[in-house]
Amino acid sequence: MAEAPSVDPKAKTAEHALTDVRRAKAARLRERNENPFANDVVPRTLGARTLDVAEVRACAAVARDDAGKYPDDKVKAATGGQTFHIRGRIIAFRSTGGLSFLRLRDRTGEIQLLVSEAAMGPGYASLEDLDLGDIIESEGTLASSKRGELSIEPSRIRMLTKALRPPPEKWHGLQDVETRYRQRYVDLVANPLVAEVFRARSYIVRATRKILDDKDFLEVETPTLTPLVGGAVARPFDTHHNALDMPLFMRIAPELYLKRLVVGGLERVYEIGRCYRNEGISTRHNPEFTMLEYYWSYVTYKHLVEFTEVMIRGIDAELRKAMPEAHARWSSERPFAIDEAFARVPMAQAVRKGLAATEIAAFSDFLGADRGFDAAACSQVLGTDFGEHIKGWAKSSPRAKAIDWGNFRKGWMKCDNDGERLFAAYEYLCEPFLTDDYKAADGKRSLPVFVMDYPFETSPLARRNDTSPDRVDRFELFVHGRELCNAFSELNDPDDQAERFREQVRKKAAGAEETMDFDEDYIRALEYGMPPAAGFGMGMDRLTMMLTNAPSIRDVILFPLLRAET
RNA sequence: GGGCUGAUAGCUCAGUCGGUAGAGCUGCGGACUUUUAAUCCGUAGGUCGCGGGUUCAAGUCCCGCUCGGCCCA
Repeated sequence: MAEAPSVDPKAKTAEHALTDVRRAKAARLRERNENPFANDVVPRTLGARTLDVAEVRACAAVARDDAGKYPDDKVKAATGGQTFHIRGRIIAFRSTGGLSFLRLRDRTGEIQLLVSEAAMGPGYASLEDLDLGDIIESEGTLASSKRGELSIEPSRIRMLTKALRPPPEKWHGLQDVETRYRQRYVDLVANPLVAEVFRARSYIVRATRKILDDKDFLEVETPTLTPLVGGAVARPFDTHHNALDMPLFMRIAPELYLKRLVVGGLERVYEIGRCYRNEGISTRHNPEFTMLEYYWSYVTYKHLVEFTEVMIRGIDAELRKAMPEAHARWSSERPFAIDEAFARVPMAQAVRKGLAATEIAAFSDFLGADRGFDAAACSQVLGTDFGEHIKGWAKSSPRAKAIDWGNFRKGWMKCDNDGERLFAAYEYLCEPFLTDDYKAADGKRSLPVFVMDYPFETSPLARRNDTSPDRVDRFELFVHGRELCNAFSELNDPDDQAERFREQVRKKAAGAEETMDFDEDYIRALEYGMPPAAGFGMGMDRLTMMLTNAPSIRDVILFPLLRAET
């Protein structure tokens, strides 16, 4: 037997002491002519079937009794002594002397190795060089432990990759949030529920593709490096191309390129891709995020309202199919309902409702009158500066008290027109209360709500409503108070679009940071004729958050942006 | 940018009124052929985030900074 690894604990930090022990074990393997970082893996060893853990379990499924145990005689009868070969990471290691229990994990599951001196012979001694976290391969027959746990009884174990660092604490896993984000590789190993969310994310994206592909959409890829800023209202990242000596922006949205493709006759296109916005970081915002946008010719936003419900339910159904157990857990905890028809409310009506809910007496005459409620009416009822009224208004009701009047007024005063004012009123009077105001049939869960018919001033790429030209045919979907989708019938009149761009440029000149550039080429494209179409955008990160109950966007982005490690 | 809050062993966490730095897991040595966070005995492991200050004495009190988290903008 080799000597114990010698480590001088005084010479190095405790961290080094831990890795040095493992390096010493790797060295002993090398002395035995074994490679602690083996590369000669083969899909099958002599006489053994190489299987994933889930496949091995499937082979023994008939031996499983009602209590989930595997009687040893039944396991042996089911597998006839055939040899299985598996690979995975050691995630638990218990030894009782001549018998050791290892737990191995691969991407499909976990299985116990029941390692006995009897079956392993002299090779049993080499268990000394195995540590938690090592990646090994093993072959042996299927058996059952005394407690009825399905196990592989190995005749051979071989190191494939020596782990020089130990895994985090076995019971609590890795808890430190900062380390979890910075060292996601450890997080994924130590916290299986984290890995589960990212598996869900993959299924969600896959389901989204499937639903659009089935509708004969074409998946395309458009530039993420762009000479102009467009497609959304946000601050971009600046960059530069050296060879062309050309300033560039990271795209904030793929919209204008996708619509060029609609001009080009592709008619139904979508892209699932990274977008970049140079803005704050929060539980709902990461500077880079993944957006789905699709454009559908010969339909209007009204069609997309219907399709959005179908799509979200369809994605959720695919997720349930792929991960039934996790899905049951997530869906039972959801504070919102997606199984019944979503609410629909025009923005102006939402504001009218929001004002009514404040129970502010000054609005009662106005709200009682049987008249429409458009952007101009909204301005009229609130006046130009309601600062002096705030104190009184806030006392009217609990709802009125909950309104952020100070910031509402600040935003209100900055508005240039009635449309922007309507939007501001919506933002402060309605949006924070959507979760309370729209409830599912059970009266508990919130109901997703489509807020429809936005003021045209806040939507520079959307088509005006034919009967109310101060509105655009647009909706946003809010699920439990969080914005998930944004969609509208596309503006395809090049002259109207050019005027909207000019307005954006005027705003930029006046100091606004979040504006679009005038995109001459896009206007030229529209001049060739874009069919009537409706377009849709959805944050895939937020969709994943919603379906997996993740409280922060960092829980659904593998490597969220953090400050440099010091 | 503002408010609140956190950083102590590789990991998870204690640390009282300011008075010698603690536990569990991991590691190492030993016992053990049916474990399930195995158990038992022994043992090692610390720039208490960084920098100042107060004090006879600071993980603890004060100030500044760094990196996080939550909320707000």
